Amino acid sequence: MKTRDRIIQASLEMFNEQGERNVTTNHIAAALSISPGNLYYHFKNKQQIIYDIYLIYEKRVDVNLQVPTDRVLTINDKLTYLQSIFQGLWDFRFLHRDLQHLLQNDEELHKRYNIFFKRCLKSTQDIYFGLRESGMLNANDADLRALALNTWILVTSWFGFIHSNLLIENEQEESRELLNAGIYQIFAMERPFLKEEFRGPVAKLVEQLGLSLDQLSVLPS
Amino acid sequence: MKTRDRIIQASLEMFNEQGERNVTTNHIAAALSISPGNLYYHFKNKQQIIYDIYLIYEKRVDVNLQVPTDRVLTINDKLTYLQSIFQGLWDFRFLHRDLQHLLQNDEELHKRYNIFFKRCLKSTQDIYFGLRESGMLNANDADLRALALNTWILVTSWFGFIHSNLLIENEQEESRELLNAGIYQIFAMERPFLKEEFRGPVAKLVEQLGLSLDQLSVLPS
DNA sequence: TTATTATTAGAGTCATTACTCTAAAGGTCA
DNA sequence: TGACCTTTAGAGTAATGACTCTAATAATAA
Repeated sequence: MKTRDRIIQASLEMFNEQGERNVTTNHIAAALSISPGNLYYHFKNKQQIIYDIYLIYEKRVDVNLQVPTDRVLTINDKLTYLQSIFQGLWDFRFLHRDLQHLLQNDEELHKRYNIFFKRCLKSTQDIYFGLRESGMLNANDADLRALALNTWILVTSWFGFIHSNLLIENEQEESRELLNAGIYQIFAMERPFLKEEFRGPVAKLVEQLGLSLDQLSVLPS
Repeated sequence: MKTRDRIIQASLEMFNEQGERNVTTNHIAAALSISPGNLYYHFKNKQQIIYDIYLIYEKRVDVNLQVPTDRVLTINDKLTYLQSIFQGLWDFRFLHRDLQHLLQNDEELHKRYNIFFKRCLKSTQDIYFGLRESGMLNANDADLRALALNTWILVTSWFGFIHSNLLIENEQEESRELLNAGIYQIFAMERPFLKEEFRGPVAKLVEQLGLSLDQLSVLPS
């Protein structure tokens, strides 16, 4: 693999595990056993590394959120959306963790992220409108717009919440369960809008995920 | 005012406005026109300042979230809860903004925050259970537990979301509107669980707040 | 008044960190 | 082979930031 790509990969891993604030360019170089000079030959500065990682993330989310125009949406689509989005959030979790600071220090990134956010919110709304057209949801426009925004905030805050409130020894092992718990919470928010005849099937789907947050021992019951 | 209190007050203001990461102990001392030595006479280190600020925040939230045992809950109670909680979040907004990093660097704080979180989640659940007992909500236990958790995440992430996604020139002026928009989003999440006869009054209450996020021009419509 | 304690100033230290600079090594193509 | 471009090493720098130390000054008590 090219040195440039190795730097991006190592940075992403280290940022995710330790937080961007705690990872210096010297650390990254040391982890790869290359010199700082070498790192700065490939990247103008630390911001540039973050920006490049962000671009990969953005691309991935854009792909994941595409709304099919040739067919009608199903429950399974919704699940697929959530799974791929949560997986992306996990793989790039440092981004939302430190988002405010990253945006504050990089105007270019901030502008780009704002456009991205609007695009995502639009897609999320379109998905909900699509599900309503498929006859699954019972809700007016204002309901769905508020729902889309709440979904966005919940999803992007999920791993931050997890990290702050649940003490986790081995992040990697638990990630699948925590990810599913997040999906469960989103489904719980949508449930009251589901038409009666779809509640059974959706409940079954959620059950197959195997875990609700209720089963995590840290929460009051 | 005592120097110690002035340090806390100035720190809180600066942390909120610039982010904890961007405010050094030297900055704080300079802002107060005192020497760094003086600051360190009153506080062992920067963590200590943060910890002390956190204690004030925690106390305030605990008071705000108290559930009355001598009477039944009303819609107005819910509004009052949300208003006081959001106001607290605004006044201490740096805390949730940088929470992950703060907890990572202070085990004592992390432990204390975890206990606090559980207490808050319990209170939030109790409030929802109380509203159901008052005959306003139509939901089962699992619904309300999920709702309580989603409420907590939304509320604590609200200003972070605002800060990342809405470009704001003058924070102070806009805070009231943004705060109300947050309340609107929470009500939107609860609405489907409201019994028919309460939807009118609640809608009226929400209307009196004057603003939904729909009216903020940054969002797609 | 005098002894003692609390508070403050401010120069200074030590570690960290983003980033630079120069020179060397490696690869490629005529 | 040799000229040239790309990649790399690694020492070094300048700024920053959390924190320390000493001595001076106020406040208080005896």
